[in-house]
Amino acid sequence: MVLERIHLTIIQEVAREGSLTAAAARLHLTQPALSHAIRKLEAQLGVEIWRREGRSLQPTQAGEWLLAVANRLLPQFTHAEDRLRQFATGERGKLRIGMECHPCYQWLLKIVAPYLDLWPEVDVDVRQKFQFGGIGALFGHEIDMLVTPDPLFKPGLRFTPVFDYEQVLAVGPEHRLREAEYVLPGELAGEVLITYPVPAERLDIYTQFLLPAGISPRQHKPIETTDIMLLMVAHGRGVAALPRWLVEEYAPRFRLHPVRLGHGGVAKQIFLGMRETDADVGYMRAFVEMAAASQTVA
Amino acid sequence: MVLERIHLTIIQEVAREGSLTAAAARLHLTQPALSHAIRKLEAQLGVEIWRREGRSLQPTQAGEWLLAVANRLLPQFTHAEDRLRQFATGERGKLRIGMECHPCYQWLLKIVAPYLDLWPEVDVDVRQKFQFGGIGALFGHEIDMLVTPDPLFKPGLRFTPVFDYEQVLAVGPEHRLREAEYVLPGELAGEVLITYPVPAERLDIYTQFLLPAGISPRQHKPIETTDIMLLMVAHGRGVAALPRWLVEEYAPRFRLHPVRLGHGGVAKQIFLGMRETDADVGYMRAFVEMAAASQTVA
DNA sequence: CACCCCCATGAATAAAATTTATCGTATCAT
DNA sequence: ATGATACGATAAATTTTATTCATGGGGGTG
Repeated sequence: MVLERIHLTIIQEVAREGSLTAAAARLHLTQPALSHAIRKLEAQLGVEIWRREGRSLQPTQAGEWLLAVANRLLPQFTHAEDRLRQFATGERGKLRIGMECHPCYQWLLKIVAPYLDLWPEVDVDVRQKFQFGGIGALFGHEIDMLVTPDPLFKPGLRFTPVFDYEQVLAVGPEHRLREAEYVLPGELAGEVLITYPVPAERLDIYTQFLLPAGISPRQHKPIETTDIMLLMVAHGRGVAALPRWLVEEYAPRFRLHPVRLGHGGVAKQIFLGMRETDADVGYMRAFVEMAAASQTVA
Repeated sequence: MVLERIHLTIIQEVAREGSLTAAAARLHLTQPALSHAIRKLEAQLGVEIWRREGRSLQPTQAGEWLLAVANRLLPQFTHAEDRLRQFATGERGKLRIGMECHPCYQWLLKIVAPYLDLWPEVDVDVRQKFQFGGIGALFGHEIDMLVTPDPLFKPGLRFTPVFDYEQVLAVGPEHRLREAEYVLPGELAGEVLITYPVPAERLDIYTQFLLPAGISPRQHKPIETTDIMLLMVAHGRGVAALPRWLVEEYAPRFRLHPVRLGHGGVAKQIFLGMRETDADVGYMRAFVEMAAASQTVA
């Protein structure tokens, strides 16, 4: 029992602030308090955590590694405390939702809005970046629910399909394909393809459309935000693969045209994933049920 | 900062021992020490952790949940301490290997034996049961390396194929199929199938052979250990799907016969999985390299 | 070179955890 | 019933631990 929560806190805060003194201030402690605490830890483990170089602290390899541990474990402590206080006050909590599906954000907002009204005691937090991917974030208790098009049916996780949609090609008002019934892979060989900045193997337009046909677009432009992406498409700077409902929603404003991908189109499903141990948490069930119900309404 | 490591330790130990007094003894503390610690925590969070029923403690919902947190976080603390001490002594460590592949155990032993000689400062631990599956155990830092036939190419994980083999049907010396060149799914409809006790979707004989043909065996017997399984097969109590190399290794002792599954046979690969953050740990690299090299030798 | 900033150290002090001692109560055998 | 026993709660005493205060050393910097 040598390594304690306080040590992790100190290490994290020093990494954040850059100095013991600054970290001490943020933790409402004095500088010697931290100095003593860490030196005791170093003595007990026989490891240096920082190398004292001049007046600044350079983390050693062990220090770097311990920082990673701190970043992983500390949020779990604070979340555990929150969750325990929730037990005191009945059904109240925080639902941490992770997103692995850029355009789903619009859809998610439509679910979250009425959910917040129905569950006034539940806070919702949405996160998008995960060091170990969405699945890793679920297993690592970084998030409680995952919105993803790639479910993983593994022990310990539960995925529920909540939304079917068709992935289409969005083209601008001057585009030669704007009235086409469908588009074939070869017809994209000369196009500029705009996508979200994720690896190609996570993009359906590649995995389900271009790659099987052995086609590459003329150019590939990654864009972060949906609005800018659609703006680019509307102004003839390229084409993008997006959900049909999203293209149709933006069509009046941006003058976009959806074109089916291939003869049969590309069908997609969005899943909500959660840990099985959370299966009986009331406000989490409710979210999945609301999301699933939105399907029939929409 | 109300929830501390000691609280988790107490909760875990009380759940293990069933009483405060017994837990106190194991922790080299007195009973009032634990009593005070937990009551303070309860006061600070406003939650009851145990309901005092007579002379025994019944965990509340919050208590149950906190126990799960303890079981998840405490091993990470002890492992972090171990790992930090390793930094002090150079290349020394503990390699926690998880197995999702029953018959691989024999193969693993052949890798571990020379590895222990080459890396005398590294301890190896092998585990087989995981609440959230092998992938979850990797993400949750329960294990450092996973032996599995089902890799998952997700950000944060790295899988390396280390072993190709053919899955065959093992039959006994009196079996009608013992000299057959191959067996078709329909021919197993009247057989007793012996497998390891895992869900059918994790058994290749189902997913790659029986299910596609819509066939079910006459009976399905789960058996834990390879030796007993082979004994059952050798004595005509059923058939089992196993790696060819394993069947051939046991053949002289048990008088077993391998039969190819289908015309083309069922090809399998074993992968070693690890977290990308561990990619540059010397003794872990070395293990993967040794495992991959064993392929060419065997 | 003087000043500032930052960390280390040791002693003093404040805070905390732990023990000791004791009580109340449920359980069980007789 | 009832006494023995096991268990947890509690309060006060004590020990241990954490934190602060006061101070010193050293490396940058104007």
